[in-house]
Amino acid sequence: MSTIRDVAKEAGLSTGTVSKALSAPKTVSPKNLAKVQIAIKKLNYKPNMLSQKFRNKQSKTIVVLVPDIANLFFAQVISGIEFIAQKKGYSVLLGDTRDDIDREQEYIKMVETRLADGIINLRPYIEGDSMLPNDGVVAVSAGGCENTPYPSVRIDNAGASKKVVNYLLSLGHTRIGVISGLANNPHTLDRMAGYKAALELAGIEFDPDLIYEGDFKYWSGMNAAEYFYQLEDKKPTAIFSMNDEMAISAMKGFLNHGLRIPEDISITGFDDRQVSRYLNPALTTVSQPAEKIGERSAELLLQLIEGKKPNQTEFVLPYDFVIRESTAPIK
Amino acid sequence: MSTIRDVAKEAGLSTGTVSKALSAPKTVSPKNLAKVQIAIKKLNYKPNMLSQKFRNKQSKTIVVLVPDIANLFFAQVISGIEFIAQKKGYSVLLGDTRDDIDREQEYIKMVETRLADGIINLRPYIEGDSMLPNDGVVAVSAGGCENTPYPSVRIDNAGASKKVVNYLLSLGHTRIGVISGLANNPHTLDRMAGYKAALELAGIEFDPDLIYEGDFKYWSGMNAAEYFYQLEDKKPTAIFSMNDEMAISAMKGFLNHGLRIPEDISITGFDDRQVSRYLNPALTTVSQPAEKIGERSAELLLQLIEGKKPNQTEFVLPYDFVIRESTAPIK
DNA sequence: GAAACAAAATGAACCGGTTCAACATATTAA
DNA sequence: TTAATATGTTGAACCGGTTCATTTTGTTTC
Repeated sequence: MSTIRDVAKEAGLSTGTVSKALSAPKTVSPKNLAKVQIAIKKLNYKPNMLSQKFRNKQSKTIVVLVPDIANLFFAQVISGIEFIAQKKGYSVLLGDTRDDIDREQEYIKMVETRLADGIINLRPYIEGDSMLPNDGVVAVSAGGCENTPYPSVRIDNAGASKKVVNYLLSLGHTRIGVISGLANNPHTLDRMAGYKAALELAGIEFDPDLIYEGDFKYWSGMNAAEYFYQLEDKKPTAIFSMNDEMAISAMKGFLNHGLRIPEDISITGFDDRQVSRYLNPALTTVSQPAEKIGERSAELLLQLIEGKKPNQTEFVLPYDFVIRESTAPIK
Repeated sequence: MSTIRDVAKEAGLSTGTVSKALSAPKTVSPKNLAKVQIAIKKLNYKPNMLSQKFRNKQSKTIVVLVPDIANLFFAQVISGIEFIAQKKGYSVLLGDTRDDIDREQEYIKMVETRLADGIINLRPYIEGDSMLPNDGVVAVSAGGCENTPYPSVRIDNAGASKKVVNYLLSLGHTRIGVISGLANNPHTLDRMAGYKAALELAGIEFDPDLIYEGDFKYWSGMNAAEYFYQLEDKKPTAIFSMNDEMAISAMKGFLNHGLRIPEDISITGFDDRQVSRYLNPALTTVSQPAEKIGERSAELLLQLIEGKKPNQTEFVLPYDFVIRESTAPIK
């Protein structure tokens, strides 16, 4: 494998000239530029970027910490991140932590050891259980929650939830079940706050029996449906699910018991997966601008890395509440 | 930021000793090992991995080329890749090409310029339209098709398709519509071959009117449903869709026209998305071991990178044909 | 043609690790 | 006790780019 010195020798020039021919061609005479190009072609020279990065002391790489890449919401956010990063000449290193704190630690160490210039964290901030923020590692939180103690890009989860529940209330529902995420999950907390706020505004008392704790995965929606079904006459007439996956499988669960949606029970989701509009019935849900969240957080991180002071370090992007077929007025 | 020389000075030792203390602690006397550890802690020393990689001439990084990371199948494959890579001390660089050949080129260049040691390509091989294989770039194809001219891990697409169509035939369907991917897509070709093979075996003539060309995305399933619906009495009684997304939206399309599934028309998918079992009706489909494909291809690539000769360079993994509710005997 | 200035080219030093031949010290064998 | 051997330590050289003070070459002016 040839080096810049080989090229210099072949072209009859110094390494400095060759280096400049590559990085700033205007500063080299046309005659020598041509010589360099010929030598490069002849030797099939490819600069060693590892050496370059080492010398320049910057990896031009960011790492994306994600709890589970096979979750479509995360995948879409990452798609947005990658788009911006590539455009700005950065690579993105994937850090699928699988909810393992040690793996998370590993990836954060990459920034400390110069393998990456910064980090975007898709795991929402949990006080006392987070490696970030961390002195000396630039980081931004994407798709997280309120009160994240470092730069972040997200939507107003509580506000969106309140809007959904208000809508269900406006349809006449008063017993509104909730399929939540794990109780200590920040998204659960924010969205639950919205639910409670809406109830309170309507003067309806909070009933803990109407809360089913899931984990944002499909199977827990099925379980939730079982739980609500056996409540019989105390059954809710509408369900507010904290993501689409659980809403989808809950619909299946109710359907299996012969309940019709939305005639017998209304259901709403959260996130607006691509599939949600093609369901039978199509799902009423909150549409998060996942790709936008990714793009904006990448832009923010790159600014931070390059030492520019952004005029804003907390972005709350607009969401969309889309009403489809899974909700109807109470009978 | 402190360097290994600072640590050496602080500990009163040579750089060589400090280096060994980190990479091979057993070869350093306990006394000096302790000195090194104290010095490291005192200076808060973190080795510069960029320097390390440069010196060792290996990036310990692989790049994953993916046409669209927001496609769940790809995301799952990547999840498997990441799992193995992390375990073996490799990082994975995400290369979302968005079907752009220039971006693809960019990423392949990373291997040539030492930024990565190898590449896993999730885009199926197309003759005359592929940057891989490429001399000096170790690569493996994951989830691709037959006749890939470099190491690959995949399922038997044609065989699986044949099995699906055979099943539909066994239910009495003889007019079986197809929702394909783009005509020149390798997956389309392989799966179409299976479809034709099954028809031929059953002595049924191939009817081009029963083929609708989609692009593997949701919206084209809707369009396919429209197309098949207006065929009226020449309508197929069963649909073989080349992926789940198009099958799902086609179901919605038929439902919108008042057709019942599977009573009026049977539908099958391909890939088995997580959501498919929770649909109404649940989708009959081929389950690809996406995560396994990722794991196996990562293992294969790492062997190749490390110069071991694998005893096999083409892996055809088993798939699963799962019969659910969207298929029924012909009326 | 010489002086003054600008533009281009040179090459040694540098980045921060790792490596290895040479050397120092500790252990075992005779 | 000495020689032979094993174990541990040293520090200069190296990887392949980039940088910049210095030198060389080219251009302009009088």
